[in-house]
Amino acid sequence: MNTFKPQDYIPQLSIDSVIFGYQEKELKVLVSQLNLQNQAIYTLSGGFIKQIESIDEAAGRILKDRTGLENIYLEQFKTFGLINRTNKAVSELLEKEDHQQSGGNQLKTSDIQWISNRFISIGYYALVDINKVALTKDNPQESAAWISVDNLPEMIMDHNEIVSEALNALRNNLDEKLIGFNLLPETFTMRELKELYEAVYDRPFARNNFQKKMLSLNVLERLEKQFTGAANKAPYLYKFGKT
Amino acid sequence: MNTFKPQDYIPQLSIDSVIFGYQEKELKVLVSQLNLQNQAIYTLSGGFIKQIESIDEAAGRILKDRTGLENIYLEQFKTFGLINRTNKAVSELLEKEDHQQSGGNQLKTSDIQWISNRFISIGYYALVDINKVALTKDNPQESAAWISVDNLPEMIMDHNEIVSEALNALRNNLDEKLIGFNLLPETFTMRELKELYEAVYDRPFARNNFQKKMLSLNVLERLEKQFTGAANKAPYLYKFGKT
DNA sequence: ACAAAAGTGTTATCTCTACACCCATGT
DNA sequence: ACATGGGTGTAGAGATAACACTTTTGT
Repeated sequence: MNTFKPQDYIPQLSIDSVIFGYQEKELKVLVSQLNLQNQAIYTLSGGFIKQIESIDEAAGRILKDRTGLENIYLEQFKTFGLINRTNKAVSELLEKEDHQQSGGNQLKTSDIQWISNRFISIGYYALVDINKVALTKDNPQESAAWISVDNLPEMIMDHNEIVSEALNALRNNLDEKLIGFNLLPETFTMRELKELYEAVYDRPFARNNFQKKMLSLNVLERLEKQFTGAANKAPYLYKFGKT
Repeated sequence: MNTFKPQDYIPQLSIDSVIFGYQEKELKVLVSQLNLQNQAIYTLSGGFIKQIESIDEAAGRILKDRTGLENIYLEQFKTFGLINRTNKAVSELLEKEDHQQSGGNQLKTSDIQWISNRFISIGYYALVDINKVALTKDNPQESAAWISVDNLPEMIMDHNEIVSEALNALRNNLDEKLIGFNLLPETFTMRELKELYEAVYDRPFARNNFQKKMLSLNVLERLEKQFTGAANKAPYLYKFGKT
């Protein structure tokens, strides 16, 4: 039996999610690497929509598949539908690869055909705490890695453009809705929050004014101080969600 | 031959456009009315996506079909994909109607089936100069009318929600991008522009401050005065696009 | 002369930015 | 004592909002 058929999945429609994480003062994206015919193919986290789920549910399911996480901040930002949006290049490599392999690892011809269709793709972006993601590697040909948003490899189709549109949407939403905290651990210092903003907007913020602005939002709860052992005043820890 | 088949159109995917116009100090939406079995069915302007066109092209084509206009401001704002997004209620009425009719007017069974599927719909909104639209009525069962955005009838499926999301998107874009002028004739007075903004945001604007803000944008060309014959100072006419 | 609506100016308020200063901490 | 980074205060610039006044037009 083939995996993808119109009874189960909506044809020609996919979801591509830009999964953002924050680490070492850099905004990162979860990028999948597929090794086919000695070529490295880079893609975003994508999937298809089941007939018995909404598109938001599909995006959540795909996110859980890749990261193990549930109840994550996820937002639809744009749908991509250029006329020549096909995976032909990849599906041809898959086909070659299949011929060389044997046994249960083979993909079904119908699945390869499914993939080679023109696809319209709904773009979502997710904000995750990078420390909570355990990257699993259940397929030797496939792996995933966190890559800095300004150092991304060339990805398939329009995936690079999808990232840049996602980043646009993120920048527009970060200060309106209060979503930046999804990229940080439970507790964080004001400096960490500021550095996150600097990574997202790719520009510096004044230390004191940033603090004033954030505190004026009335959504941060100030906790105890964090003694790091460094030779300076200990910063307060903060937590999202004022009591 | 049936009209809609997967070779020609992408299945289970549609476009619904909220066509905005401005008239008599009110923001209006073009609503189609379909009379079936003595019931009035209200819908937005929708259609399907051909295999050989992009989604933006499809939205433009649908808009031209309904209004006769080309090169119109059109923006994708959200994709709607709830699990139970079907037209079953309408397709059943269509079926009944079909049985009673005869001759070339009949719809094909396969087309009715096509419509009764679950659909995911890409939402666009368009801004048009209402005076340039000539509403054609080529089908006696179908007509279209401009209806005030806060007086809309109950429409099929989630079309009312689509309008409210479109209005949200419009409000977010009106002052950032300079798109309000698409709703007005070539030339207009400052008062008319202000009343347009008041209709969109549903709140009053201070006359003098509004004028200052608009002029500071440096996108309005001031033309000759407009003598209306009224017993007051004649207002300047303006035109979008500073020389 | 008057009413109605247009055009413009002035001041107060709020917000954002830059500069400055002091404080806690470990060496 | 000192360097380092954290917390906060204040003054200036710029944007926004509120109030006020003058001008044009037809009756």
